Amino acid sequence: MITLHDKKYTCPVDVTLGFIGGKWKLLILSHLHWQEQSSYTRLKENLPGVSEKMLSQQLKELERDLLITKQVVSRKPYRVMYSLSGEGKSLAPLYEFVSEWGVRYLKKHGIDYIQDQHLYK
Amino acid sequence: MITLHDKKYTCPVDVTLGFIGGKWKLLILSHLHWQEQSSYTRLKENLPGVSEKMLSQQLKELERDLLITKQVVSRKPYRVMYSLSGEGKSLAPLYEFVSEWGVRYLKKHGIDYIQDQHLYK
DNA sequence: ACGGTTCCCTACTTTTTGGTAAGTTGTTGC
DNA sequence: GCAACAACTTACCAAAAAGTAGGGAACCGT
Repeated sequence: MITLHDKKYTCPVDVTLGFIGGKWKLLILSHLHWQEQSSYTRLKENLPGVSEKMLSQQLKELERDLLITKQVVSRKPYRVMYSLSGEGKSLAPLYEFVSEWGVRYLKKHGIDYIQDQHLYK
Repeated sequence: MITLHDKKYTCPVDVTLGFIGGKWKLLILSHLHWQEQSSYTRLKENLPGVSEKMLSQQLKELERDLLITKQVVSRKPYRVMYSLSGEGKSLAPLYEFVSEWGVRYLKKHGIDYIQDQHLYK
């Protein structure tokens, strides 16, 4: 058993899941992977179904865990940009693989995702 | 929006998450990845903290989703073996990557997982 | 015949997660 | 001055996921 930040993990896989688990995190991260950077509103528009509560909550956790970076672009009109940090980018193979696996699965089942979707590359 | 088996997905990443999401699935799958095959009891022993309810529930779903295979090894004394199916094996890079990322994270934070853990290679 | 083991299932409760809806601050544009 | 927009926060509620605790069938060894 591994103890980290007061939580218990059974193995390295479990540790990683602690960072990217949850309904929206991998979605947010891979969005930022394809888009490089994104504002709060853009993120919201590109993650169909996410509520603002969930979005800001998950963004806060991802920032706390150092997977993403939030930069305040301007203060007078308060504008913000989210992007992957170095740590977040180190998960890039995962975003790619998970996405490609999904695409392959859909193809195998005769669904052409390109026609239906509207965000990922 | 992608519809598959009466559920809605926003993108390919979401589709993949539909199969491997949840607290125990990736743990079960990667266990089977390292161990090749495992009995119910062995699985239980090697996933610290899993309840029998969760274990059999998740195994059932993984089998339904064709990621694992259950073979009845003997009937007189009822014995069973779980292993990855072809589909399950196609996720192998993911098990490897997620595990290695966890190991790297732990090392970076000065935790030597080999001493603490008891299952993954 | 009895305890132990394997391989589960089920009802119930708790915890966690997620959703709704509204409010807030500070802008810009008209 | 007022609506609109960006970037949130908060309180409250519902749903989903997970945990607890027990049962149960079939076998095996002694």
